[in-house]
Amino acid sequence: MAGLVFQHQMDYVKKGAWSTEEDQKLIDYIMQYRIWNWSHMPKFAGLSRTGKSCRLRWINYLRPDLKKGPFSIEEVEIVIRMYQSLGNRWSAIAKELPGRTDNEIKNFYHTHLKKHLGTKDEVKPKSRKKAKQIEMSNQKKPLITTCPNIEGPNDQSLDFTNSSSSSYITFDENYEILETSNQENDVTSIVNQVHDDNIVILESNPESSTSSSPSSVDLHINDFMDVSVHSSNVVDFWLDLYLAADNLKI
DNA sequence: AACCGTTCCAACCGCAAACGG
DNA sequence: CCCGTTTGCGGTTGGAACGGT
Repeated sequence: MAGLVFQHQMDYVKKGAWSTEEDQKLIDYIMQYRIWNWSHMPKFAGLSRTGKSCRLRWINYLRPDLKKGPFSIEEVEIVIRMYQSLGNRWSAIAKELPGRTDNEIKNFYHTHLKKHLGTKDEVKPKSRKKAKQIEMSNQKKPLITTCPNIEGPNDQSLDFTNSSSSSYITFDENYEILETSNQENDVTSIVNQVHDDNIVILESNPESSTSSSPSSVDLHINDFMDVSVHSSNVVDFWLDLYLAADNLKI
């Protein structure tokens, strides 16, 4: 009896993917009787599901006001902007995006943005065991990423455009500066040295930066990919980076 | 065609907050 | 205030789909 879990002695709950029949039962029931109690409603609707499963299915997939399809540029911008200010408060971010669910935004972040945005996750320890796990995970190597003109919590500000040579900078997860360099570095060797897919190396390129576009920077992704990014603030920068990366499928 | 690794997302789980008697 | 129940949240995972060899 795969996928069935006995809840009490007599009844069982189905788990796993929802069938179209189950979807229709849930839709029909809610359309007729509205949502009154998630935990009691499944048996009245003829569903062998937990209330929790029904709620999730409705909120994340069946609700008629859900927006389907890929995120628009405006939506991506909001996600990035909100994530910069709120961190992993997905439900709060979802409130700014009508028709999108917290789960959808969370998935979108993990699949499309995480490697570029780094992490701002605020993990709240729920137990001593959990706190210990967090402590251990924090001992891992720091996030390394770079961004032009970024202002971190300590008002550290970077300006790549005034540099006369290739530059890079590494941050930890709190945007504390770990290391800077203005030398002509072999960027590839830095990437290989750290073995971290999340690395983004930014290099200023004075030749390509004109006076009318002072915040233009060239993004060196690897030996085969270079992208120009023209952004004056961090949100626009990450948005441009997301779009560039998406185009290049990195 | 078969296999294998990767990506993506629907759905799960545990926990905490909110609710109500 | 207490305590049991319900709802909501965020992290995690199973597996389908896809791409490469």
